[in-house]
Amino acid sequence: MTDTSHTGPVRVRYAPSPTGDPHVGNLRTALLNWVFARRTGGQFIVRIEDTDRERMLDGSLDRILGALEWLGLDWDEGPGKGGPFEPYVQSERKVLGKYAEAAQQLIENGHAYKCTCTPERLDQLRQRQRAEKKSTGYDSYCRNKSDEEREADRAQGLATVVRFKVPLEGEVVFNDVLRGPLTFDPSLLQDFVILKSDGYPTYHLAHIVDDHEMGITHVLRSEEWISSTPRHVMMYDGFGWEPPEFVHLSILLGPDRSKLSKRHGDTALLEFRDRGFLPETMFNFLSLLGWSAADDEEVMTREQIVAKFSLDGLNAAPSIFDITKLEWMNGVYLRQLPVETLSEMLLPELEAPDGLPESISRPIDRDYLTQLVPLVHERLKKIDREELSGMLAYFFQDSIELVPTEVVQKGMDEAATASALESAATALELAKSFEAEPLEVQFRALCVKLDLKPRQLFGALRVALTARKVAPPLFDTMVALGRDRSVARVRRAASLLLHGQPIS
RNA sequence: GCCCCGUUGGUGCAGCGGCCUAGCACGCCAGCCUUUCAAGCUGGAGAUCACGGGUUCGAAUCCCGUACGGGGUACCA
Repeated sequence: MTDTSHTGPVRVRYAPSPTGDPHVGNLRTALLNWVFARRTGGQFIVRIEDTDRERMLDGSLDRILGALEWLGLDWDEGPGKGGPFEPYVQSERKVLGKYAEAAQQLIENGHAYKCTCTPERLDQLRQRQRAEKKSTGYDSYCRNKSDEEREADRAQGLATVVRFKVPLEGEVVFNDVLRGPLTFDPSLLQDFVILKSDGYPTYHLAHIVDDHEMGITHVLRSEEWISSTPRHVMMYDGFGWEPPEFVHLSILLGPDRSKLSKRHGDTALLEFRDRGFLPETMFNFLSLLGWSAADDEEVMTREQIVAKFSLDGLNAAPSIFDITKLEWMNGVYLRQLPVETLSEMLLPELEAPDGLPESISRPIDRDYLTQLVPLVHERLKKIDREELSGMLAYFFQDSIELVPTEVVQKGMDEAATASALESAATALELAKSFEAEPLEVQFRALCVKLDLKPRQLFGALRVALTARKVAPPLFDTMVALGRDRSVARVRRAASLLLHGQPIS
């Protein structure tokens, strides 16, 4: 059994590339690293791996850091924070010569060599290998060049990369904390590039140099890295460094069981924020993908997750990102929010141009909103402007548009409904105490008097008051609407049924 | 093609050789509550633990093979 019971302080890192929007799979990796660091009292480091200059995307870095902050994953060292191993951005570390020096060191101790093969040649090589159904990969053409040949290359000023010299025989073994010992045959690997012709290191070189220098103890990264880990292990050997512990996390899959990607719709973490999911939800939910607490609890605070975290709880099988459960969990967190907090959150959403209808003037009344929030609180799954607007607009509007047929309830006709509504309007006008409970008592009595079922009277009233078949509890709605508007709406509905149009 | 990882109800997980007539959560269905919808409560359906061989007194749990899924195979990370 693999030892997974690390409790001493660890140094772990999240090392994103600023090549796009940070997506949920990515952040889940970050989150697990963070939790592990917090659990052990260690450090969580953020390092930016911007060595692929071609794929860099403007704004990506900001969004990555923004996503970390939104989730509450604070870093102990990294961009904007500094630390003993500054800088934490690889392009800046490159300027310092760190990677070129490391590559040079490997050349000097015989573990790497310069290669001048052109991309065209490599392309042709690959095509030929494919045509012959052989496995593709570099043929080590430059590996055994003589000193004279190398000198000639240099004199010509050919574009040069540095390749790692993969041992021709033996085997590479490393221990994966989750999966146990993994064995690879190096002869199947090719002499891979560690320093590109533009002077930037590849991921392989850069992350090893940095992980080593920064004292990283555990590498928690996604499963897709398993196949390149033997390269990394060989490099640690080449440098004579001790490799860290490897923990290859399962990847996230879409509902179609392929690797979760943009094709599956919204996968960018910040889109979940924009769609009304709470950071608490995302944190909790993401932590549960591929990990579980020993006690089977699922709804947990950040602190509880940290307290319960153990590498033992990690699952090596890939998990599918299930939005239905996410929505359920968001509802749980939404319901836990104090009314005032939720109200503050809802305010800007409702005031947004695509929130409440334009006809409703802004700003909306804060206190009134706070009064309304309890009516919709437990019905929310996420903070969705359209949904919210539908649930709340009629509280802010002077008049609502009724569909007469919706007012008429089962077992009633238009005339009966209109007359019942008239009685109700009068009752509302005369009600001594305009509060939910007394109103309910009074209206139940009215049902008896009119020989109607509560379902019938209340249903008609609900539509009359809100223009919706589904709405919050009726008498709370009346109270929130106030006596005048309630009476007016009920009267108007009655009139509409009777005359086909309201008499104003 | 080759290499590697994985496989427990629709989904997320538990299970670490006997406590498993496989447990929990989401979802689904039904009932209760009830003025609608939610929420809540109660109950239910749903898994021959991918399949086939072994090992063992005993296997979802260990080993091998097959199938399926996924990942990798770049001067991308």
